[in-house]
Amino acid sequence: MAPVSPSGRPRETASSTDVAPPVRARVRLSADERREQIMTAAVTVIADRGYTAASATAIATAADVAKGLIWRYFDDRDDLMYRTAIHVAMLFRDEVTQRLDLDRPAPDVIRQALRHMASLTRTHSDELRALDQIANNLHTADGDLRLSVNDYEAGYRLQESLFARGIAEGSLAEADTRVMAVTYQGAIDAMLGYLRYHPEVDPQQYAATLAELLVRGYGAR
Amino acid sequence: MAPVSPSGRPRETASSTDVAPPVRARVRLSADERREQIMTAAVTVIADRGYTAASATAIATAADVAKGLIWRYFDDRDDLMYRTAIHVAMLFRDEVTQRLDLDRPAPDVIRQALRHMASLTRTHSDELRALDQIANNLHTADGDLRLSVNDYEAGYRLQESLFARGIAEGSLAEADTRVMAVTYQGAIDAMLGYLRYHPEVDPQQYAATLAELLVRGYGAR
Amino acid sequence: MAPVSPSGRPRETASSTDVAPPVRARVRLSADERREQIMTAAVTVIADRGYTAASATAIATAADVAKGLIWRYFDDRDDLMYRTAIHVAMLFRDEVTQRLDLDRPAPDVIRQALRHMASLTRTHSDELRALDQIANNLHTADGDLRLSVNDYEAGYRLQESLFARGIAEGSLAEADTRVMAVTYQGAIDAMLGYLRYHPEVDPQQYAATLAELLVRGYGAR
Amino acid sequence: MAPVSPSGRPRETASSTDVAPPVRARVRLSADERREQIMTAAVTVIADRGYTAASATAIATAADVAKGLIWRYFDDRDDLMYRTAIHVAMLFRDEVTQRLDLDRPAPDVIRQALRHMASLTRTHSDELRALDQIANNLHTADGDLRLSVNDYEAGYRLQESLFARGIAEGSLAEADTRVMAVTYQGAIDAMLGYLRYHPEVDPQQYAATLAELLVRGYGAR
DNA sequence: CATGAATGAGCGTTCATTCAT
DNA sequence: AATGAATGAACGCTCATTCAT
Repeated sequence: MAPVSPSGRPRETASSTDVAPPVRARVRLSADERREQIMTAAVTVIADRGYTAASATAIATAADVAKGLIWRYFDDRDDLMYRTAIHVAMLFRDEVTQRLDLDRPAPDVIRQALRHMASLTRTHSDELRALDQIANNLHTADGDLRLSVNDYEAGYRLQESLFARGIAEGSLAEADTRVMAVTYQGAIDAMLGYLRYHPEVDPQQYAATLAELLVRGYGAR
Repeated sequence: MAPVSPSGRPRETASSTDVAPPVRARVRLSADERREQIMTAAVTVIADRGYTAASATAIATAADVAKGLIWRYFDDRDDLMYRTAIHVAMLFRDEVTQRLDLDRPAPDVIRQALRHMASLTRTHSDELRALDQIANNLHTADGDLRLSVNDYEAGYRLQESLFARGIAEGSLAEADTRVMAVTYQGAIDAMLGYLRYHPEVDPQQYAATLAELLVRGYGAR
Repeated sequence: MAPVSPSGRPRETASSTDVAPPVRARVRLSADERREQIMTAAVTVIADRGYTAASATAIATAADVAKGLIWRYFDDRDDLMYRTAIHVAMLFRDEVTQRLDLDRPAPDVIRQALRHMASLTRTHSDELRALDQIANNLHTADGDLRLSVNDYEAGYRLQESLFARGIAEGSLAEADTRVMAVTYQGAIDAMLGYLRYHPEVDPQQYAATLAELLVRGYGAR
Repeated sequence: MAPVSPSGRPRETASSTDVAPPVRARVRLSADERREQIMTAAVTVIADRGYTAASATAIATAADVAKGLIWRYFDDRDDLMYRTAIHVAMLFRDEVTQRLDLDRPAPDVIRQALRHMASLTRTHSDELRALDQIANNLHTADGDLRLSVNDYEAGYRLQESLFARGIAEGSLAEADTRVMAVTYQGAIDAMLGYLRYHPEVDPQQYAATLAELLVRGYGAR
């Protein structure tokens, strides 16, 4: 746990010396468009300044939207965070799934998937960080994390079944697919964190090295 | 990132005897005992309800101590969090280090270490979660995480050098020790999270399975 | 120093209708009106209970406004105090300056000015005391008084130059204008304090007596 | 009012990085000695850091005395402040009275008194500032200043009667002795504040100039 | 529907005061 | 009598949420 995680980023640190609220357009958007607009701003703010600092005010400002509008489209701050996480998780699932050739042998699919995940650190780093932040900070009233396995594991669940197929087709050694899947996830998380923290490292190379480590560990033949 | 993390536990969901605790015992403890008491309460509250919800009020209440006492023993909330993390990290290092027979071949040491880490989920689950939370949430003024690699990776750094030795002695295959170490850490994090979330799973069995997966992936002979 | 200063006034010694103000009107005002409202409340509270006791809570309560509103219109408590002082000082400058006929001989101007200052104790006693309190209590971070000579002496500085003119035109005797000015200021402060503390005394009569004392001391011919 | 008062002073700004409470002697003193010790420390702390910053903790530390001891010898912080002010005021009365030759004509006594007061700014500046601070900040529960005229005007009351004598003996012109006394006090306060703020000015010279200004104003012959 | 001023609960922190030693 | 650890009320301030416009 507490795995050597990444840190903040400068970007527009914005000295927050608000000069003037220079009139706003008062555009009318559809509910979905508004929600998307706000969630996108949320991702940016969370990625930039972290979960705690992502106040409703900051998000509304980033979205260039009146503060009160948030409560028209989301029940409360937690709801906004939850929906944003789901939104990002689904986006990732689509992103990765669509680029995968699931007809290849399991080890090859694993290699492909890791490559795609690694490239996400360069194309969707905000989304990755935001998702990480929300998952680690959004709690239910009784203290449990709200985004547990059940919620977005589904997004990557296909890999789990992948291991079963690999074993069945003989391309992977017999083993507890649960442990395989959890370790797979953990290796990816560690990679993402490491790559974020080390921009000088080549993601593709890391992914390739990790892929060989894993498929060998999975007993690929 | 956002590694499908575990969630909290019920424990004492705050019974609703909230009428009035009008007096308190006024016990006098040594500075070290008080600090320990407060840090222990901090661990509990953080583990139960997360970093953000672990307000000074909540921690003082959990410690059954006047709120103001916290500032007699800690500079501020951040100091309390930092010291608590260090406290737990040192405890872990002692715990794990002392039980390791570093003279055995690298693969055996890995197997031992994983077994010990796994058992921590049953003996020190609060400490694990608290350390994770603090490491992921305690920032310096300029936005960086305060507990970075440097601070507590040291506790597990011996494993990193372990890979180098394993390669040198021929018990592990040649590979990027950085990737090996990051993946090792990620696999452990994932295991800890999973075990915390699945109390029905046998930690020793999980650890054994994971150990074989990893040492095979590391090219053990 | 510590000049036998006046004391407070009864006014509304807080009636004990302190059960519950469960709702509030929620009026919307312009920024300037709100600031004015809050500063006015600040003046009242400071005059009544002193600088230290003029907590944000007390001021908000006196203004019949939510506590948090203060920080929408002022950076912090110090900013509120500073702006309130400036506000009052400018009000006084306008008040006094506009009524002065500066073309008259210096002794006559002094007589006029003292009369006007004396009448302020009856028309603006709260403002006088509040300004006094703020000037004596508002410090910068390094411990200096924030409202020093420079800030509001300017309001009365015209009197200083007045002495020089008086000497030049021969209506006042040659003397150290610094001592004259400091004494003038001190005499006024003492008068204001005395009149505040002695409502039965006629301000105009006191002012007339003092004026003769001073102009004679200044060597008026 | 708000008489452009002096500001703080550096002296031992003390970074307050408390290293260690290196044991204390646990000496037993008489009640009066203890009270004196604490009040002396109070004067120093108030003069150095101002009334508000003169916390009980700071005073106890400066007195090298346990915090709790304060409440054995004073009812509460206000009582300590009040007694300290009285203590200083009486000290001043003795100081000034004893050096005065009251048999001289009134104008001469005034000249002498001013000279003595002015020299106090160099010999007792801490006491002057502390007295000023307490007088301006110590309030009763209902908001009035606790140290009003009655409390320490007595210390200087002899000057008041002095004016009457001067008028009787023909050395001063007939006038309202009340106004004369108040102005006298105000002129002294202003002088003290000015001298404190301007260490480069020669107190004796200032006092001499002021004395001539005043005795002329009082109609001295 | 959109805006942002207003609200109030809660937080971190300080400090006068109490009291076990 | 003296000490200083422990208490708890109050403070300045932030921010999610409401609601008049």
